[in-house]
Amino acid sequence: MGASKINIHTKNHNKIAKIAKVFAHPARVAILYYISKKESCICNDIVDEIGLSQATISQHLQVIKNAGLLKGQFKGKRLCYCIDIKKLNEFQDVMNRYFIKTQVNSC
Amino acid sequence: MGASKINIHTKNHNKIAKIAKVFAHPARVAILYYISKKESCICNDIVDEIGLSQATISQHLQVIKNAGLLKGQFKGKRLCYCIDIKKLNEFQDVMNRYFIKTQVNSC
DNA sequence: ACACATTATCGTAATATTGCAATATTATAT
DNA sequence: ATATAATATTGCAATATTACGATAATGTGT
Repeated sequence: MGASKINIHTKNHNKIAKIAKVFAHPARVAILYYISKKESCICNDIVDEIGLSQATISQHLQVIKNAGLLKGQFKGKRLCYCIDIKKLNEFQDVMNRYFIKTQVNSC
Repeated sequence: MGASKINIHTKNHNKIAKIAKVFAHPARVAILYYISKKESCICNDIVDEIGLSQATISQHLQVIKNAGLLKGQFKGKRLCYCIDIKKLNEFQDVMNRYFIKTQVNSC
């Protein structure tokens, strides 16, 4: 065994876990933060900033992108990523609803 | 190599990743939800409820406990876990602060 | 102290994630 | 069309996570 048994859990719980996974690595946390700080963002800049190889950064960007958190456009020669605020807010809502629900019967 | 390079990131970003990791597995999401629903919680009940082995549930509980989210007491013969609301709220705040910060320059 | 029930830990196997070098792809500008 | 720069993908190695059976440890009640 060893693989996650995602099929035994509810849709909502799997969704929460999926969202949390995006933020479960400091590199991705840092990348998202960096993108949010720059008006137009370029991958090579991130490589310099974060201190991981271009390949690794690109991989992390894919994870973030697959979660639907990024919109990308080419601006001149370079790729400009920006954070999809709608998706980010949705993520925040999902997490907060879970946090609030989980507060019942706490101590 | 393959191991996470946590040393190259900021303290705050590592903290966020650590918190998110707790919720990054559906079993842990489900366990926390279950504990919050029951007034007094017993591990064996969780095993029946979630559908994973006792050893696996115990492992997940350790992860949640190590994050500081659980308080445990013995009630009669059985261990009663409850969610530490203070810690949970702290986690929620950390995540929300990050969400809010990350909304700058989004699109 | 002893039996019983519950929870934790150990050992092991399978899968997933992380990271990088090398290579391929893509887009822009000339 | 070609050269150039930026980004994505591939292949591989190392580490981490997930899961479970077996066993150990812990606490309760008699």
